Amino acid sequence: MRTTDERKISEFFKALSHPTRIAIVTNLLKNKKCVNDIRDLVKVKQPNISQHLSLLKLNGIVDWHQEGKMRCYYLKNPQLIKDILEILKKDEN
Amino acid sequence: MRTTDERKISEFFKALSHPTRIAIVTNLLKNKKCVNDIRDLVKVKQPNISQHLSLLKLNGIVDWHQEGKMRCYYLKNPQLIKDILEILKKDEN
DNA sequence: GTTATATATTCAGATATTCTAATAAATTAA
DNA sequence: TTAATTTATTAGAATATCTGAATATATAAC
Repeated sequence: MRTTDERKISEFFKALSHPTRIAIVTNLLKNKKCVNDIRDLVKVKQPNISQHLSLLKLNGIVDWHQEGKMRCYYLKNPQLIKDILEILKKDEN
Repeated sequence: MRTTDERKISEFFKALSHPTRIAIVTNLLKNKKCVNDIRDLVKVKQPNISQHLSLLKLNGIVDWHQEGKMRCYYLKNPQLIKDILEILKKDEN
């Protein structure tokens, strides 16, 4: 039996606990991208990319908007992601 | 096939992707604690606490030293944990 | 409408994680 | 050495996650 806070925080970490999702998120740091662009950059098959994207969306990390026939995904809070990754890089793990 | 960086970062997140481990880590933020103290604070059975602690140790998040018959666990880089949790709290999720 | 393109969903098998219960190991005190 | 205390390990069942393959859906262009 744990607090809501502990669960929310651990859910956030779990959402980022897969190398492919880290790759997606770091690619989105620069700018929004559509699914097939992400697929090409991350080099993972499209259905799998979509699966990871939907998990990231479910956890409030990304969102998307339609542009023509493409879905553009973007980080909902890029500064948050940037700050956390920055701290981790500094830690020199 | 992912980069070493992506794997390391996702491993770090995975280590923190469980509510019990978040509870452990936030309790250790204040000061080091022995296993049974953690058990009492986090309210999880001792073997399970030990399992989570060993995972946190494996991932370089905690370490321990012996004090009499007790093992005192502490955060290896408390500032890192503090900073990341601080950022998440600010984000008001 | 049809076609092509872009993306999402579903299913199933493989793998990983989690918890509990039981037990083992290590340390200290007597 | 024995007993008590503290912590770790193991095994097994339940659950969750991950991936690939196949398929479905949505949008735009024609």
